[in-house]
Amino acid sequence: MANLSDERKQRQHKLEELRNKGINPYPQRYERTHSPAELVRQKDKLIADEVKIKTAGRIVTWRGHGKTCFAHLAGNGSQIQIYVRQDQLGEADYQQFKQLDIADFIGVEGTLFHTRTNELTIVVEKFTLLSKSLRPLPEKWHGLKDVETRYRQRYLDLLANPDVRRIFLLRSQLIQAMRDYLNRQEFIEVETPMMQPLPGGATARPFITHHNALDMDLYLRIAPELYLKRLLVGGFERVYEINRNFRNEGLSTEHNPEFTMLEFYMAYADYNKLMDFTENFIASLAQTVLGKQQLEYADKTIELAPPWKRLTMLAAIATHSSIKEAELGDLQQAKAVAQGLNIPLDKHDTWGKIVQKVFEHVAEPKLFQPTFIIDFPTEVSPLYKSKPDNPDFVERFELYIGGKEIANAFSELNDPQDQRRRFEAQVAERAAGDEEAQHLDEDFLRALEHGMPPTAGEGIGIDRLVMLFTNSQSIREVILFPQLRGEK
RNA sequence: GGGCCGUUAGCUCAAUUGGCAGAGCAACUGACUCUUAAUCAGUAGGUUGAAGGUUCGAUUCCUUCACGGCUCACCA
Repeated sequence: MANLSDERKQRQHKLEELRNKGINPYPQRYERTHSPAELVRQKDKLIADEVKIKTAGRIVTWRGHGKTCFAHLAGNGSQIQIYVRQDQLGEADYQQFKQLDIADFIGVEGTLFHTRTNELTIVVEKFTLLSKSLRPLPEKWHGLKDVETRYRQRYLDLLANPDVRRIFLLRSQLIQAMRDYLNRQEFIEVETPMMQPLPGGATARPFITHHNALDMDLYLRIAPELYLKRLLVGGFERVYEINRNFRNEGLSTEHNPEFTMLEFYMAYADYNKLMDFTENFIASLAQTVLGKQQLEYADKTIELAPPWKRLTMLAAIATHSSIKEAELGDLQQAKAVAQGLNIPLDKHDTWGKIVQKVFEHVAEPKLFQPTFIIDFPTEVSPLYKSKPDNPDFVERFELYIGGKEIANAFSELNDPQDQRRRFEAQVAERAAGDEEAQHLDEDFLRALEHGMPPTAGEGIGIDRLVMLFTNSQSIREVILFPQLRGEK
């Protein structure tokens, strides 16, 4: 990547010449009177009053005509044309100006006018080099398309592709809208450990690191869940955290090893209340960020206006396949169904796990319109409350939009004795060979024994939500620096 | 990890059946005082991802490797 192109040598030579002339190619600061965007917004008054303005930006286009030159300065997503004339600058300064390159940053002073073709333009009276660039920008017309370069050198992608810039602006606005919405509902934002002595709150393989001074292994968190619940014990009734989780799993168009999750907890609520909350929340986010409650995704329209469909997991299987609920009555039956669908099973798969696999195989990809899948097998949900009328299922929903799992929520288990039994079952599964079974967290049990109010909790995958909101088909398009294999 | 596809100038892309590796933009030199994909004339730019192999001759065919994309498995 770091090959010395001729152009780079030429620019380095120019840099030496500037230094030899006593010109600092990287000065400290430049006082602008206006950004390029402000010039556009305030142009009428600035032209009428013939205001002397100072602005700055990166040179992105260049059209020389002998003793005059047009160029565009870009900054923060806006551009302004500049018009440089030898009779304005004087011959020496004009010759100096002609030594500039596309990609250099300059500051300019002058006044605004409209060209013959009615483009807002600065007549430059003075210019100042603010930062010399040693490498060329991607080509102006075709832009930067190479996916690998786009991800590895995202700064070039952001400069060359306006749509990419828009995705990350929208991502920022979406997260801001989330905070605004939750704060209005009297949630408080908290931060809990990213490095945990036990990786809890989800089933996934963790990253392991080591603290030297404490001489102890720590895990990058796979979820903040168990810490947020401790805060419910501590008296906060509504908390949320927006932050990274880390899972040591495979990569795909929907999975990055580090990903951003909104996780929030609401005391005195159950999962039914959270479904109402969630459909209003996400529809409101769309209204705020996109100005409408419909998403265009993968050439289809997703309707976000509530209410959304609610289906039990078994009903979803029955709806999207020819498998009847009765055919999944026990472990043997479920195994037979899964084998009939060529779904690979592990030896230690429980009935609940198999039902979940069948669901993911036959129903999940078809859940394009927003759908809450409710009532998960207790065996795959060790941290959540059982249904009062059927202990085989827990009060849990997963939200599917556009065929993707977007959210996961529960009525949280707050019975410390039940929680201890569930942890012990997980420990037994781990002993039986399931690496992803959860650890017994004695400190968390102690907290529960102090008493946690009835609480509902939910996690929303922000990257996937941004994918939906920006019609992106890969999670790498919504993460600024997605994980890639090391460059050689 | 498996399968399929890709990697050619700074960028975007060509290259016939295996027969001299090209174009546009960017760059360099020159001309040009309202251009905007400026224009005109000229110049330079390549270990065709890497290493092997087949062949008189390989961007092209074969093998291995690297990186990327899609997909399957695992997961959210």
